[in-house]
Amino acid sequence: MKMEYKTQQKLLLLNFLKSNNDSSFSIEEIAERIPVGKSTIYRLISKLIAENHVRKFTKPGARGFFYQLINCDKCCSHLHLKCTNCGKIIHLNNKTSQNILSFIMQDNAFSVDQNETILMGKCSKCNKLC
Amino acid sequence: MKMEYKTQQKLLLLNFLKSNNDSSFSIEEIAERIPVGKSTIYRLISKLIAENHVRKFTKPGARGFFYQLINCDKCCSHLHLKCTNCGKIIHLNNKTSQNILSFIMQDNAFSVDQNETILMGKCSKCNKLC
DNA sequence: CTAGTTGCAAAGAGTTTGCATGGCG
DNA sequence: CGCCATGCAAACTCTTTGCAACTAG
Repeated sequence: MKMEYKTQQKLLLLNFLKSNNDSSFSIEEIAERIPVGKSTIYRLISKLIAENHVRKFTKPGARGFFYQLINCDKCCSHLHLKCTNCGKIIHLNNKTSQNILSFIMQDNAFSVDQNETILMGKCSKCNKLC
Repeated sequence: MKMEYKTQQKLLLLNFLKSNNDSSFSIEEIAERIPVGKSTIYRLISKLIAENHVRKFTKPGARGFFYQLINCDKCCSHLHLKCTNCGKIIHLNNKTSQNILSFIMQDNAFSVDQNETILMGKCSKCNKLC
């Protein structure tokens, strides 16, 4: 059986993600900000994704993937909106989220995973501009 | 100003995507099925994405991206659900979709783009199995 | 004929892996 | 001390680009 070690690199990565849990980063960007090798970051992030602590997604226009800590205490109970223009992430309120989920469950017996789902569109500001 | 040519390769790609608009493919898979060079497929697909005729997305677990024709006549008016387990895409009915969109618009003045959005979760079959 | 398009091969970018070294317990 | 984790470099995969040949109009 395997034994997990508590390493400096794990702590650095988690602290960085926690103190920036409102933003997302590419591997490149993480590597620039903490003194941890890229391959290690890839390996640690993979685990965090598997454990559902980190969300992996793409930004339209940008290459590669971006990663963001899932703040389960706060964010497990609602859906997220993302502006395709400015990138802003908006937290939908819990009640509306639950309504949407139950609609979909009733219509299709489909259970939406709130951590995996991001609704794409335009925020109020960008709507006015475009 | 630029003049667009009607080429054999464009027709091949569009015909292929149209006759398989219920499925998604990687560039690799497309190249295996039609006699068009990969770089050409990349270039044509990029245009189709920019023109909003093709949707680009990732499959959890798989590498790279997948592409699928947006059937605007049929699919502009509703949201899509995707099972993270079996990959099945479910078309939410129009009325429920519009309800969800107006909820979100009321709460946050956020206009969801139905072509860009896919709600992730588990379909009824996979829900029972897992 | 002219200008846009194609396909190849090479270059780039992002990600994974093998292996020797180093650190946790 | 033993085993897991790290970092480097090499290997891989996916995507983009330069360029000569080709083709639609």
